[in-house]
Parts: sequence; C-alpha cells; structure tokens
Amino acid sequence: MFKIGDFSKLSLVTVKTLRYYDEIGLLRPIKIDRFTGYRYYSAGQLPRLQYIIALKNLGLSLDEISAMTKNSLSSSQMRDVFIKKKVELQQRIGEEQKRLMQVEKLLERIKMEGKMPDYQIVIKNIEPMNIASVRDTVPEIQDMDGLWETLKAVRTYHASSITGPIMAIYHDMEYREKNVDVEVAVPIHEEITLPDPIKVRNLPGETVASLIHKGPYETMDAAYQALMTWCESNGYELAGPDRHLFLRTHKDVGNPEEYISEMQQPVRKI
Amino acid sequence: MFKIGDFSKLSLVTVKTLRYYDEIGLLRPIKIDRFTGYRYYSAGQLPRLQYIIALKNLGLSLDEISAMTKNSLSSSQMRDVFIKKKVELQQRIGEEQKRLMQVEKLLERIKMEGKMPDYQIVIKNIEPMNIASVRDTVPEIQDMDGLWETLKAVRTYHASSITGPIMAIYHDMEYREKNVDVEVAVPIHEEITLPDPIKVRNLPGETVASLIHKGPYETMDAAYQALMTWCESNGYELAGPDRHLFLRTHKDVGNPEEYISEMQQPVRKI
DNA sequence: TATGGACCCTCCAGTAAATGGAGAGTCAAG
DNA sequence: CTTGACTCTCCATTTACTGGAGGGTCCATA
Repeated sequence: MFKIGDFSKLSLVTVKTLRYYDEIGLLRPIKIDRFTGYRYYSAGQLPRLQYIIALKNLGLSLDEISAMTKNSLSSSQMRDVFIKKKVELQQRIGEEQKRLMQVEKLLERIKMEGKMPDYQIVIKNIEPMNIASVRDTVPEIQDMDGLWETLKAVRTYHASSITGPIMAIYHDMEYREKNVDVEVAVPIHEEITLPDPIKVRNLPGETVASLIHKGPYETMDAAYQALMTWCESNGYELAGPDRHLFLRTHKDVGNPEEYISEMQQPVRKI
Repeated sequence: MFKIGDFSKLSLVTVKTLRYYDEIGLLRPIKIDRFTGYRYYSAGQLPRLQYIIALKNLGLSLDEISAMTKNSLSSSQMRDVFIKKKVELQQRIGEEQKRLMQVEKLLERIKMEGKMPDYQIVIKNIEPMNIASVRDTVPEIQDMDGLWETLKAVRTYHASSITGPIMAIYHDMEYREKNVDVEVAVPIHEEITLPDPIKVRNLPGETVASLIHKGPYETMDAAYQALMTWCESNGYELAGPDRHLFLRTHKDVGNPEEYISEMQQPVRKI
C-alpha cells in the first residue's frame, strides 16, 4: 500500500492527476481512510494506470478510456474504437498540414512583398438562397446601373422580403471589360412574384473564397488578383461565377474610399 | 449599421461568438445602445473580422490575434509570429503522426493476434537517482539472492534513507541465462556511507520504455519480447542496460501470480 | 513527549474558445 | 395591440488538469 505521493513517484503521474482520476472514477484508490481521507494505492493498480496512460498517449480521451476499461470491451469493439481514432487522427493531421502550408505561403509572400498582404482570404460555406434578379449582357460595367433601376421596384415595394445585401454575379468565365454578362440580384424570401424581366430563382449553396475590399470599385482588380493568386497557391480551383456583394455603397456613405464590398469566388479543393 | 444577427449572417460568424469577441475586446461593436444594450456593427468592421478569422484559420489563438491587431505589429514582428507558429505546427504534426503510427501498429497487432496485446508499453523520463548497489556476475539468476542478502544491511539499518523500490540492473547487452552480470540496487538519499562491497553511485536519468508485469518472474520473457517488438515497430532503439523494479514481491504477497514488476528499458528515438 | 517539516486533505478558481439555456426585455410587421 | 423574431445578461458546461489557500496528519528526531 502506497500513499498517493509514493504511488505518484512510482508511476510518474502527478498527485493532482491521481486525485483527479479518483474524482472522475477512472482510477480509485484501493482504500481511503475513513477518518483522514488519505488515499492508499496498491502496486496491483499500476498495470491499470499504465494501461490508462498508454491509451491516453494514443490520443483517447479519458471518457473513452473510462468506457473501455470499465466495460472491458470485446476485441472487435476495441478495434472499432481504434479505427475511429485512426480516422480522426488522419483528419486532424490533414487539417494541420493544410494550416502549415498556408502559414508557409504567407511567410513566402511576406518575404517577397516585404509586408503583410493587404487582403485576407477566407473559405466559407454559403447557404443556398432565393434571389430576385435581372441578367443581361451590358457593353460597359457602368451600364449595370440600368439593371439596378429595374430591380429598384423590388427594393422599394418588397423591402421587408429582402434577406441580405444586394449583389452582382459575373457569369463570364474569364475577366472582360466589354460586353459583360452580369446578373444583379437581391436575396429574398421565396413567396413574392415579380414582373418581367425580374426573375426569382434559387442560388445554390457554394464553398467560396471570400475577400473583403474597402474602397472604390476601380481598385478591385488588385483584390481579384490576390484572390486568384491565393487560390492557386493554396490548392483551390475556380468553380463557378463569382459574386460581388455591396455591403456599403454610395447610399450609405459619401466617400468612395469608404465603400465596402465582398468578393465571393466559388472554389473547389484540387 | 447592422444588428448582431444581420452582422452574423454577413460574416457567417455566430451571434454567440460575436458577443464573446466583444466581451474579450477582440471586436467591439461600433455602438451599443445605452438603454437596451443592443450591439450595432458596421460594414466597415467586416475587414477586421475577416482578418481575425483568417488568422484563426492559420492556428493563432485569440490572444495572439488580439496582440497582433491591437498593436499593429511591424511586418518583421509579424514574420516572427508566423515563424513561431510554423515551428509549433510542425511539432504538433510530428506528434500526431507518431500517435497515428502507434494506433496503426496496435491495430495490426490486434488483427494478427486476434486480441488486445497483454502489455501496455509507455515511454517515461526517469530522473537521475542515487543508489546503493552490489554488482556481480552470477552463474544463474537465482544466485542473485546472495546479492540481496548483502544489501539487506542497508534495507534494515537505513530504512529511512530509502527513496524507492528495490531493483535489478542487467548489464549484459544481450539476453543470457548463465553468467549474468547483474547489479542489485536500492535508491537512497546521498548522505550515507556503506561498507564494502556495497557502493553508492548515481544512476543517470533516462528515457525508458516501461512495461508492468504481473505474475511470477518466469513468465517475464513474454514481456521482454513484447517490449522489444514494440521498440522495433515504434522506432526506438535500445540505449543501455534494462532495469527491473520489484514493486510487489514475496515479502508483500504469498501467491507469485500477484507479483508486480516493472521493466524499464532505456531507449533512444531512431 | 513535543515539534518541525514533509505530506495529505478539501475546496475554489482558472485555463481556451466557445456553446447552451433561462428569464427577461425590445423591435417591427400586421 | 399582439405576436413572433430578435436581443440582452448571467450562469453552467466542456477537457484535463494546475495552482493555491487553509487546515489536518504522519513520523523521525530532539
């Protein structure tokens, strides 16, 4: 019979931890003095403790270990637990490696450009939504304003059905300055019906690379560049028309330097 | 100005999380209504939030992010942070991979043997200690008893100086049945002096693979086998004479099936 | 027998980054 | 005015411990 300190020295497990394992019922002392509360352990408990430590080193949680040691699982159940653990570990390693790669890319860029990049790119999952939209091919980007006019009806008469910020969807697969195939849209509840040429349709959920741009629209090509570069070096490929969300526009603020937009480029992991 | 729910939809960060970020001062709303307590955010805060999320995805803690965004570090300081993060990530990936390998080996063994292995092997770091010991080459292992007799003096007259369980150290580099070079020892405080042939010496700290054996000493070769196999398949090589700790012996219990021993084999990561 | 120091006890607080829920107050459309 | 959606604060919970306060126990020595 060992007092907790001696047992701790034998097992190289701290006294605090032993008391904790007692508390959660993972490893109870063979005896607790009724009067002093002193815990007494026996050498015979060392295999059990060793077992616990071994399982912990494999990455099992104390809960899992409790379950395994208490119900003394069959070996096929054991196998299942470890297979599950294995998958979990593989997944975590994958994530960490992705992270590591991103950090490395970032370091590279800092080294190349001598400063932190101006844009932070983040992967998000966008839920599907319903939109009211008008789509057309316009000679110049500025001509998009006509489409906004068309949509204005929705925005004034159905203001309460609107569920998000207005956006533009660029359907050309490559960048172009003239004859742009653009769809301007506003997210809505499903119910309303609208006159031609406004259409109500469903915009599917997507995984997008998102970037927030502050400033006038003319300076957005750098942002677009950054997004492309990021996708390339982080192993994503483009997977659909990109969306432009207008989060703060001339209607909210006078100075175009204060405009805020979000670019959402659907992507797919290569 | 958005209420917290709208801002949450825009940023895809939960309301709870936004409130938490407010609480820890990471991202405060631009305005809080003095009477209702309602938080109001602006589109202009999205870049900041995006930045926070990007850094979080790289594996930085909110504390680190706070420090980075509050003091707007120079780019060389930024670089240092990321280099540190990179090292940290590499290390964690290494550990997880080691774990994964161990799980895989274990699964293999379960498959081969149709059951959980009988022995759990654990890596420990043993602190250096002082021992009183007698070393000799004995024709048969049983003859070790003579050495125990010699040490008995220590164990009776200096009982209070003893700091741990008795042990045997096998100095032969390979296993042998005859002419065993063995040292029997008992850990002590440094101060005492002892008559010949007992020596007081320092046993260095070691990294050991440890295994706990229950039962008579005759059945320990299976344990030794298991230890060797484990070391081989987990990438460790032997790095010194192994120690045998006697944790429960004939002095504590009658039935040899109840004996408890610990084998400590110093190892080195290959 | 007294005492000093090492050891042990319980209880409480804190860690990181949220999540879940109770109970109450607020907003906006119809 | 009602109703339902939204928001607020405060508290508890998660993991696997760690640290400390305040107080009791053990035991070898004086």
